[in-house]
Amino acid sequence: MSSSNQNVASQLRKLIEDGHYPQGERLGEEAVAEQLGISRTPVRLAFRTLEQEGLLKRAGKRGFMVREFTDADVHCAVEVRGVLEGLAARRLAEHGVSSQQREEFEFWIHKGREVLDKGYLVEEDIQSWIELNWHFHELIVCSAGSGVIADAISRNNHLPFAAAASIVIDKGKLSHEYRKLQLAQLHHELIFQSLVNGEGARVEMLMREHALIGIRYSELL
Amino acid sequence: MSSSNQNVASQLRKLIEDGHYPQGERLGEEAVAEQLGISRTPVRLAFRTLEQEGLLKRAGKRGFMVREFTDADVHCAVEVRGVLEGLAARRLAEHGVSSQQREEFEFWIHKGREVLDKGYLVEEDIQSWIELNWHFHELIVCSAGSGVIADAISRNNHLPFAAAASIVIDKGKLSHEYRKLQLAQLHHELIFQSLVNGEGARVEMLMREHALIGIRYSELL
DNA sequence: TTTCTTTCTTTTGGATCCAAAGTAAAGGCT
DNA sequence: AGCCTTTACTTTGGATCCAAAAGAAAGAAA
Repeated sequence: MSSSNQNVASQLRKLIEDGHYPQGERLGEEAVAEQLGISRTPVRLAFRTLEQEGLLKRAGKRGFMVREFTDADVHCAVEVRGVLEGLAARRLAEHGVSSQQREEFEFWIHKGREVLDKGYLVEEDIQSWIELNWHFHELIVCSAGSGVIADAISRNNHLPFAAAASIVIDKGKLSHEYRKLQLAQLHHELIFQSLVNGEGARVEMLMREHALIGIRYSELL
Repeated sequence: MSSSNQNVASQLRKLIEDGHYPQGERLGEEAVAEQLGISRTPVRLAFRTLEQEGLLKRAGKRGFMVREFTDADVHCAVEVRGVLEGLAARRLAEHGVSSQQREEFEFWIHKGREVLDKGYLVEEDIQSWIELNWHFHELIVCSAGSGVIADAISRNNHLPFAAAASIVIDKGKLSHEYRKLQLAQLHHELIFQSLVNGEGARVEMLMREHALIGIRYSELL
C-alpha cells in the first residue's frame, strides 16, 4: 500500500468526506497512521495540509479534530465560490476572450447540449456533466490571468460541499435533476455570451447566481 | 532558540516576505533547517503549511520554491479580499447588526476619528491606524456568521500584499497618506451606516471599493 | 564533438527514537 | 466526601537514520 505524501492527504480527505471519521472527532496521529498502514511522519504532514484546507482544526493544545460544518458554513462556502468565480469571470470579460478560449468555451457548451438534447438523463450523463461542468468552470478560473484567484477557489473547493461538482445530488430523481442541468446549461451559455461581449458586471452576476443552483433551486425545479 | 511548529512557519513567512529568499529561489529542507538551527522535521511541516498558503509552490518533482508574484497577482489578491469582505459585509447587513456589534463598530470608528481629527499624521498614528483598521475589518468578517468566509480571507491575507494592513505604504509622505486614511475613514463610516440600515448591496459595493484604496488611489490622492 | 548510458551525489520521504508537554488517574489531605 | 497534589500514562514535537528517487556528472560509443 504505497502512499506518497500528497496521497495520504487525499486518502484522509476521502475518509473524512465519506464520514468515516465523524465531525468533531479527535484524530490521533498514531491511530490514523495505523489505519493507513504507515508511520506517523506522513500523517503529520498530511494533518498540516488538511488543517490549512479547513477540514481539520486544532483541538485545544494537542492534536486535531474533524471540523464541524453548519448549514451556514455550507451556504457560505457556496457563496464564496460564487463571488470568486464571479470575480474571475469579470476579469476575463474585461480583459477579453481570446479566440482559442472562445473555441474551448464553445466546445464545452456543445458537450452540454449533447447531454441534454435527448430530453432526459441517464446514469452516465451525470458523470459526463460533472466533467464538462468542471472544465467550463476551470476554463473561466484559469483564464482570469492570475493564479491567486484560482488558488482561493481551489482551497475553498476542498470543502466537499463547495465544489462545483456538487451540483448533481440526487441520482434517484433524474427527471428532477434534468431541469436543474437544463438551467445550468442556460447559465453557461449566458455566461459565454456575456464574456465575449465584455459585459463584466453581468457575467459576474450570472456566475454568482449560477453558484447557487445547488442550494437555492432544488425545491423550485 | 525554541521554535514550536507554527512558529517555524511564521519565521519562514517573515523571511520570505522580507525578501531574504528571493522569489523563484529553490528552498532545500536541509538548508533552511540549518539556518533556523533546527532539524528537518519541523521545516518539512512548515513547508506544507506555506505551500497551502500559496507562498511556496512545488518545484517540479522535488522540493519547493518561493512563489513569484506578478502585478496581476497583487491586484487579484486585493480584489479577492474585496469580494470576500464584501460578501461578509452583505451577509451581516442582511442578517442584522446586533447592539453589541454596533457598539464595537462605533468604538473603532471613534478611534479612527481620534487619529485623524488633529488634521495631520505622526509616526505613531500609522500603527494606531493599522490596529483599528484591522479590528474594524475583523469585526465584519467574524460577524458574517460562518468561519468559512473568515478562513478564505485569512488564507488570502497570507499573501503579504493582500492583507488590509497593507494600506499604509509610504511612511515618508505622511501628508500624502493622510488623505488616504481620511478616505478610508469615510469608507468605514459609510460601511457602518449601510450595515445598520441593512443595505446589503450597497455595503458590499462599498467594501469592494474600500479594498482598492491601497492600489488604485495612490496616484490620485 | 555530441549523445546516450551509467554511476555517483544530493535531496527528499518514511520510520523510529527520545524528550517534553498534556491528560488522566490515583492517592493524600482537609 | 470533596478537593488538591503528585504520579503515571498518553500523545505530540523534534532529531536522527535509512532507503529511494531525482539530478548531476562522468565516461563510453557513435
